[in-house]
Amino acid sequence: VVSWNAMIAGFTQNGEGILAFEYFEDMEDFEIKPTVVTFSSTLKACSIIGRLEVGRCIHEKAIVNNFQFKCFIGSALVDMYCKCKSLDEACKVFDRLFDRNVVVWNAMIVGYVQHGEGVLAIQCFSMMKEWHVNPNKTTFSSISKACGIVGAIEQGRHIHEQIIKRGLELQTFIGGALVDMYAKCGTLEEAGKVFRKLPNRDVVSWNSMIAGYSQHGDPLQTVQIFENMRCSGVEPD
RNA sequence: ACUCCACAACGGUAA
Repeated sequence: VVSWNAMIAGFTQNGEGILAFEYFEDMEDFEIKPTVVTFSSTLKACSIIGRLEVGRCIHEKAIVNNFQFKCFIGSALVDMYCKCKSLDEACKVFDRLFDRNVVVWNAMIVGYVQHGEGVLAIQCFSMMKEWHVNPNKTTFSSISKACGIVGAIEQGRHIHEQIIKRGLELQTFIGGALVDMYAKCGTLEEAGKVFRKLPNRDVVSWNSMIAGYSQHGDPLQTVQIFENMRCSGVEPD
């Protein structure tokens, strides 16, 4: 069963949801008893495929095996329902989980963000703190994004402080998310301040700066940033 | 039986 799991995981990690799913089906045909690991990978395959009926079907099979309350399964289920555009079902699963680790919370927060529900994402983040679950890098990058989409600049600055306290500000994903958050809020000075501190300015953070200046700033400055980007050797996409 | 090990879930840009 470990080698079957490894095959399924290998495909999902490479974005090959359908192939992964086919291995799961073959496994059933050979009557090999799936484990928790099988289901977490297969649910991820469903997230990639994005087909709700398939995801529900795997959910039911996980229940038959009594795996539905395990953390790895819970987070995979929440993520699967979010990616299959059923925020409702994701919430249902989330509410029923009594064991909610940071990944489960993150999956829910990301789900809200992906559905444009920034306010709900921020509320979820507050609840997470009440439950004394420690946020991690994923939490911070997605909650920064939530602040950006709703223009919650004060809340965003507060998150930024927490990020600094943990020494995570200069991580590519976190710093990039902060740059984008400030850029979306139109506070370009703050965006630039974080941006200039970043040790790795990748194409994403450059793009956020360009998008921010083109929406809230001067067109000439926008072009200037683009030039700077080219000079720095980062390829525009 | 129990414990441990091998395979597993979430994140930033125009969209």
